[in-house]
Amino acid sequence: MDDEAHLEPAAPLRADARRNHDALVAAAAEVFADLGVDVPTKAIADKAGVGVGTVYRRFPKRSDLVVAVFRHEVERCAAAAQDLAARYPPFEALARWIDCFLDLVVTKRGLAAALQSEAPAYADLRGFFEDRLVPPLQGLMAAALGERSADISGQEMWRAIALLCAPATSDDFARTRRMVALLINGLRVDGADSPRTESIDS
Amino acid sequence: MDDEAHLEPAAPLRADARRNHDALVAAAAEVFADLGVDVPTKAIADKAGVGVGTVYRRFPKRSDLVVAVFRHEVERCAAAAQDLAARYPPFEALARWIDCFLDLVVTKRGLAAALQSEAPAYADLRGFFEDRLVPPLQGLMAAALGERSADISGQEMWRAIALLCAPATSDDFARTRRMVALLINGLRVDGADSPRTESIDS
DNA sequence: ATATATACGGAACGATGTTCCGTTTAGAAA
DNA sequence: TTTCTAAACGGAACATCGTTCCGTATATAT
Repeated sequence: MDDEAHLEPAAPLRADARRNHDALVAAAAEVFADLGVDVPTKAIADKAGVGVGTVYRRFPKRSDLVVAVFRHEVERCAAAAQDLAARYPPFEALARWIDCFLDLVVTKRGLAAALQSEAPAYADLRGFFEDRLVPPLQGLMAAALGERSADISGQEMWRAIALLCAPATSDDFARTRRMVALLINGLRVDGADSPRTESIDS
Repeated sequence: MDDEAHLEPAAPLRADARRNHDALVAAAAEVFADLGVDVPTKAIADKAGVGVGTVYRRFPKRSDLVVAVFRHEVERCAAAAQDLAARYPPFEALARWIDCFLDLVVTKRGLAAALQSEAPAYADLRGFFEDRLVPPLQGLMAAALGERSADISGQEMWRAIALLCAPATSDDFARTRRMVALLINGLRVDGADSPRTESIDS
């Protein structure tokens, strides 16, 4: 959240710092793709040709680096919602958008898992994704479900989808997709399928 | 898988070893409840009053200890399937059984997450749970869905449920339950809700 | 009582995350 | 151009944790 052209200058980086920043993002992108986002910091530092201290100075938390690497893709996914809503019937637009999210997350090794991590280093990652992706999802859900307000919020639906993706790699895209499809399916009918409130008495 | 009364003797443990084994299971049960199943080995060793070496000698993999602690509960959950199937209409029996599983997993801090771990130390944990729980689930699903064979296998359904539980603690039982309910809901209608096969063209 | 296989404890090792600090350097000022 | 200093650097140092190893202790058979 501190790169790219922004509003407040707040002290521009020195030339070497800027270089290292860029080199780190590039190196991280490569290494994340090869080894996953949970790769040792040293590997990123080596790839970028800097010391680990520099990694931590520019990107104090791992999530900062992850966000820097994937920001554009996340925002592209968020933006796709409008197009899809305009082009397809509501429910299909929703399904297609979710597919779009799956593509994003499933092709980045360890990203979906990191999204679930409670480690301090990943603390802001979920927030970043939710800020960008939940609103579009919520919009699509509202359109698809109509006034019959969802049994589940956009936030919760997002969480559920992200959870189902957690172990996913490109290999088991199909499996993940089946599980998520089941979830979407569940939206089609009015909820309240589970009437029991007492506990099991076995 | 190496405790309790078994078939082959295969060298009975020495008295002190037996004592330590039992102390470790007891200590682990306590510590797991307090700190979660991913607690440092040292904490378990200290609680049991033994050295870490002893922990690893008796329980080479963390999953061995986890299984020893939760085996009974898992088997009770597995056994509940029959009772439920006899007592309730098929779909309600399924829903209730899943609730039973949620209770089991959600009240054990970190257990659901460990179920997803790919670390060698947890390698056999998923297998243990699946061996005991997938068959009952499959039975209940078959009864509920009838000949219209599920769009999703018992194995995959179990996996999906377990994934949705991953971050769950007693606190967010309700949230987890809503997500799982949505999943169950998805079973009610014939699948194939997502007709698209081409990619998004935005 | 003795012998020995069994078991014990915890030091040692390796991997990683994160911080700290002595050294280097970009870039402004003289 | 030279000088000066804040900014930045690199990597050693520290902390944590999993796992292994081995010298010591002991249960138990003889």
